[in-house]
Amino acid sequence: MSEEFISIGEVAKRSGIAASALRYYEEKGLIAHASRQGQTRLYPPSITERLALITLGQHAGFSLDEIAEVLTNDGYELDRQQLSNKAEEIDKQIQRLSLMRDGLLHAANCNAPTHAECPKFQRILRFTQQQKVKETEKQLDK
Amino acid sequence: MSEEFISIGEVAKRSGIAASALRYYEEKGLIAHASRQGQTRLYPPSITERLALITLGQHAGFSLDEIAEVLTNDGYELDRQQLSNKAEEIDKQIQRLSLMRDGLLHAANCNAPTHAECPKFQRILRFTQQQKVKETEKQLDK
DNA sequence: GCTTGACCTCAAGTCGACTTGAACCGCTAT
DNA sequence: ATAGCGGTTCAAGTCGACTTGAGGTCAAGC
Repeated sequence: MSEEFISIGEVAKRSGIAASALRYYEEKGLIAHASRQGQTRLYPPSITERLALITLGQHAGFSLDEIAEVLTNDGYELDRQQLSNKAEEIDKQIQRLSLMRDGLLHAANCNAPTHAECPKFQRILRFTQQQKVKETEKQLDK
Repeated sequence: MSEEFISIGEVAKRSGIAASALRYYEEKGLIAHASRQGQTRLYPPSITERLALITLGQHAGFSLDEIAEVLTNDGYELDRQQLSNKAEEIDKQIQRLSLMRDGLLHAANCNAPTHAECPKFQRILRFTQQQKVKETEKQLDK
């Protein structure tokens, strides 16, 4: 039925991830060292699932290191607690983005002569600024 | 009553943006060349509004170049058409993130023995993968 | 038998958004 | 008058996630 092993090129085609990136992932420990036939790497077709998981994480805004933390080494099981934490982080980001989107839409339609005079937009700007200042202070604390 | 001009250090403190970053923004054309007193840059306190706008854009996931496109050179007026476009982009990103969040939460709670066997999670993974492959094909087209 | 194409390794380069370092200037407080 | 602070310039360094390039191996097809 389905092939037992596929080449790195085939994995690249199926996953949409460049071969060079796959080698990089291996080096980083995100995927297991592939079995070899001579020099050539051979992958089980199921590798694509783990790769999809990695891509998922990246789209969600996590670094490869963070993804590595969440992905256990064997198979592709996950730490459930970690997952909820990450989900919460994403939720916060969604909140932020929603604010931005509303701000932009409002700015696009608001007919105050300049945004300088639109109180709603001003509120958003002030909020943004406060966040930034707080963030910076946190950095200093360390 | 309020001061006419403030130093770069004061701007940094108020905006939460490092002085070095402010000089970088000037070089990039994101903020006007500050007026000088001798060598020293002097800013009108209102600069903080433009800076908040820049920070807002960054949080929304835009590069400095993209932000520069949207921000007109004078004052801090904006191109309204551009704004709606960006708002739409953000909305798409929110959709993506929502998908991820739901996926993660589901994975955290789902009691299929491994995520390999959870059809909902599988659907999300497949979707992620297809997106990635499409993206890659687009790259090749150019 | 020779080219072609897919694979390999290892080192170096890239990009964006800054930061850091060295070397210097000018004010003011001791 | 000198130390210290905050400003200045310019070049170089950093970080993450890869990509690119040089140089080499191996099997398949003409």
